[in-house]
Amino acid sequence: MEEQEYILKNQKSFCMKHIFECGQCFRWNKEDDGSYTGVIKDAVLNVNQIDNTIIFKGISEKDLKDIVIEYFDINHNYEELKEKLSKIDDFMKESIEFGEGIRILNQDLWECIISFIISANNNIPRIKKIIDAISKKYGKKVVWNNKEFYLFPTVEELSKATVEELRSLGTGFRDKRIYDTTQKIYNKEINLEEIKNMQDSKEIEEELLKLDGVGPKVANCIMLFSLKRYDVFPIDVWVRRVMNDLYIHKEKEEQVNKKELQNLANEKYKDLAGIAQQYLFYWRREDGTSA
DNA sequence: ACCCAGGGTCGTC
DNA sequence: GACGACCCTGGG
Repeated sequence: MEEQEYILKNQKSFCMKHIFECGQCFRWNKEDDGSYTGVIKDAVLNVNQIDNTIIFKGISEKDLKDIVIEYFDINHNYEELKEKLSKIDDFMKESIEFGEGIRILNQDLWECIISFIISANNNIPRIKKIIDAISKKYGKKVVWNNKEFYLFPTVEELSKATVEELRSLGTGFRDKRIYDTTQKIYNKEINLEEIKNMQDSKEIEEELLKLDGVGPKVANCIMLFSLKRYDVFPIDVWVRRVMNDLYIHKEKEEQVNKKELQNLANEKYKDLAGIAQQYLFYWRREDGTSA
């Protein structure tokens, strides 16, 4: 592991806060100097930003540049994408102005599956806490700048965990779900490499739904955040809330029909529904006044 | 002290 | 297809 640096200049659609705090990832932490440090696969990375210049420093076996370009989806033209979405309506335009620096990360499929199983009926601080605990207990330790970091465990590493051990890490009722899913992936009952090669989104979703703890919402998050399926539209409490307030106007958001919401999103946002969802989610969660 | 809600899913009716 | 239960933690 050697220390590397990579600098990106003239990066318009890139804001660390927007990217790391929009709820798509759980392993990035803000440092005192305003930069963020996180663990991605087997690399530890620190990201700092001065205007449109982004400085990446980290330790990794592989070329840091390759990791950054892939993970932050640097070759994806967000200027163009935002322009397209902004034209849909003024709400979309406003949410994009609010979260103009959001980028959808390209995360590891396996880590994403476990992370979003943990996310069920949970809140973001506790999700982060649980993932950290799992990494600390089962993942490899990496030391950088005299600080300890823990990689997210491999399938094999986590397959050694018992249900009781998982429960003791604060997972709650999700302990069995994590256990069963890990076993299914470990014994290749579900083959992640095959899933990565599948073309049809519907086929991928069907496969993911076979995993314990993976329902429609979690499956869609996994597809959006680790398989570049931008057409899916994960429906959670926040998105249901914001979509109801903007377009549907039922008295209570619980009354909003999921199918109806799904159809509305497909019609409005088409193949960019997932990215639209992320701007809306961040807008509504961060800015209490947007109701 | 008590209640509520959180990036939902599962088992049961 | 609807409905309640579910670990745990932080905030009102």
